[in-house]
Amino acid sequence: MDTRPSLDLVRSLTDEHVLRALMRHRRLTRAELAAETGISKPTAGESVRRLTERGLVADTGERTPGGRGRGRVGSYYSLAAGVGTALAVSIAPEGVVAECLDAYGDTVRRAERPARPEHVAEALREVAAEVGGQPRLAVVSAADPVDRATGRLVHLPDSPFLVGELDPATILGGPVLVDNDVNWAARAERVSQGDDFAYLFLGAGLGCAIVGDGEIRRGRSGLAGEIAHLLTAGPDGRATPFIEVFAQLGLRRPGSTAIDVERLLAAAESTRDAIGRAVAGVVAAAVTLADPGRVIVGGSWGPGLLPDIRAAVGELPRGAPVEPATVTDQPSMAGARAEAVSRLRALIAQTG
Amino acid sequence: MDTRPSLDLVRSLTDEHVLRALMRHRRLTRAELAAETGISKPTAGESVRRLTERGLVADTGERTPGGRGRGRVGSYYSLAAGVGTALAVSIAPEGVVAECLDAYGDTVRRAERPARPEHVAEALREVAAEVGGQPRLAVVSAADPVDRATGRLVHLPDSPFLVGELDPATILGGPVLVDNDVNWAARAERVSQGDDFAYLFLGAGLGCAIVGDGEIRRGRSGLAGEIAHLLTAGPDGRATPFIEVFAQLGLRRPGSTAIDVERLLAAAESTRDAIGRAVAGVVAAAVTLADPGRVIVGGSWGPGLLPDIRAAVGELPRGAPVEPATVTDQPSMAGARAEAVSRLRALIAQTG
DNA sequence: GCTTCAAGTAAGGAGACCTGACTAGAAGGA
DNA sequence: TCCTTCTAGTCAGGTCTCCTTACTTGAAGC
Repeated sequence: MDTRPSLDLVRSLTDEHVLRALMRHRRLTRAELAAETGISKPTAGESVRRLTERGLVADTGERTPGGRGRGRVGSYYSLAAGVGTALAVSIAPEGVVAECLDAYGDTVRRAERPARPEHVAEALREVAAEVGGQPRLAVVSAADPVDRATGRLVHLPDSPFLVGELDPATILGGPVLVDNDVNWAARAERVSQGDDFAYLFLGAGLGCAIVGDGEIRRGRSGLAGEIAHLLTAGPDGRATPFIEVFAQLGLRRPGSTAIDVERLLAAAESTRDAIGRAVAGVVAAAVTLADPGRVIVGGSWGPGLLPDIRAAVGELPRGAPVEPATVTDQPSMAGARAEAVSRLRALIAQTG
Repeated sequence: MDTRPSLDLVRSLTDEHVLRALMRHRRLTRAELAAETGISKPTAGESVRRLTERGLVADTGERTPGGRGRGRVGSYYSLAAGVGTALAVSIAPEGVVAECLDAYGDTVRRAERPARPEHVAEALREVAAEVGGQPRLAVVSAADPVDRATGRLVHLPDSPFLVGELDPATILGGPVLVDNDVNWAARAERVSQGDDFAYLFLGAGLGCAIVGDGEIRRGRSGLAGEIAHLLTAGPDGRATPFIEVFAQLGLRRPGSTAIDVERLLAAAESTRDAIGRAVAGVVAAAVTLADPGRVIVGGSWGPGLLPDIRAAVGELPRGAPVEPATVTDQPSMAGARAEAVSRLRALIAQTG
């Protein structure tokens, strides 16, 4: 605890309240700020003066319309243009996407580029340059396991190898937070504070995110949820690594560890049964180890096999409600975006 | 965020700093307090005056010994007797133990009572009365699964049933935090901030605690780590619930789900192999889902089978260092004690 | 009995907040 | 046209916190 109490502390807290109110409401008069934050009118005015001087807040030039009442017109203030932006980036098999976001959460600019795995680094550089504007921080979603300490993409046995060793932090510069796409997708699903759930991503790759006490739990190296080798029930009843189940069912793409989603979705009833039981084994592991309130199933084939999964989970001694994911449109980008905005806001509020 | 900035805030922060310094050092003069907290001498003196008036701090009557220098003698202050105590309670098959702790972490009084499962409620009442002294809060360790929301002991299928439905909160009164013994044992093992590890408890019962980002992760209902039904490799290679492995090996006590530890420790090499592989399956699940930096093995037979467990974990595609528990003397009581003291300190520092 | 030196205390000042009264300035109505 | 009404914003006065600096207190050493 380095919070030596002082008057500086309360002043910076006041300024933070004002900034956060402006982030929520985009523009406010001094009087509205006072009402919104609970601070007195003179203090709110003084804070606006300080923040304007520091270049964080600016008079928009707009005035309160006469329609509101008949009193004196007020001046609207909002965050200054100079408070900066954040970058949200997605690195996926489909390509690389970069979005430049402001503190209100709006996408200011966007760049996209299809990219083969071997050209991802180059594409990343290009989209970052195209979006430009010197963002203050970046949040990156990658469809690969990510080392938590370094932010580098790593290769695990039997995970579909997308990009190779890649270090987004050195490419983008500045503070960069990298995590895998499943964790970001889970963040997009999060509804309330203190939520506990497991997010099962079942697509060409297999992943899982654990949300405990409202936060994504990444583990020591950031590899929590890399469930390819989790032991579960195989088609023959033997203890089998999860990813092996699909090999035994003949559902992996030739020459790759990726799952053949089309064939899987068209599979026979008995195959779907086997998959349901294998997934239920994974759910059992998540329930016993993490005790999620519910299990959310996403990915390209997971929601499609929901009935089979639910049936098998129903057989477990302890289960959890299984639900389909609600965010289906680029869920990992949605999560990365949310995190980027929240971190940008914190940066502005705390350091200017 | 309800922290409306005000001068009250900084004053209470100052007082909190002074109280925390007294908790660390037991007794300090005003001048030492100022040096320790970084607060100026006059402010430290003023805070002591306020806290003395509120009955939280008292002049011990001791004076600085002449040996220190030749200046004026100082008066030592310490926490007043009235700041209160906390209760740490352990409910285990061996009996019920209650300890009364002060804010320095010292055990002020202690009471113990062997108790058959059906008399635990009564024994709990008795030890609490014997220790007495109206504690401000209680922390309870129970050798049973605990419902996180209510603090009640619950019964899960196949867990060795110790006490039955019991609600320590109503028996003890006041704020009561209940959790199972494995989680408390894990807390006792925690070394540094932000640690990530899994604590495998392998004794008459089976349990696991997950520590992520330095905190024990209890999950939605508090049942995270109840691993009896986790699917792992059985002796015959089939996917088998963990607890069932011991049944198949003939190592459960007749008429109970508890494991016969003596027979297990005397078992043949092939049996130890099979147990090692089953535990490795549990480790694999913990590694894939929680990614602990290390796995700590405790309980009455876990450390004894460490070589077998390590051998089997070594075969996994992804493992983690497996270490024996370092706290072996009543680890769960040690954890409960630590939590009780930390909560008591927070209570004193924040509300008086 | 004088000096030394650390503990503790005034005194004075800066800065942050608040309340309540005041000014500024536009719209509405007689 | 002029007065009233009403709201935005500011000013004045007061409280409260902390800090720095200088002073007093009181025991130990010489």
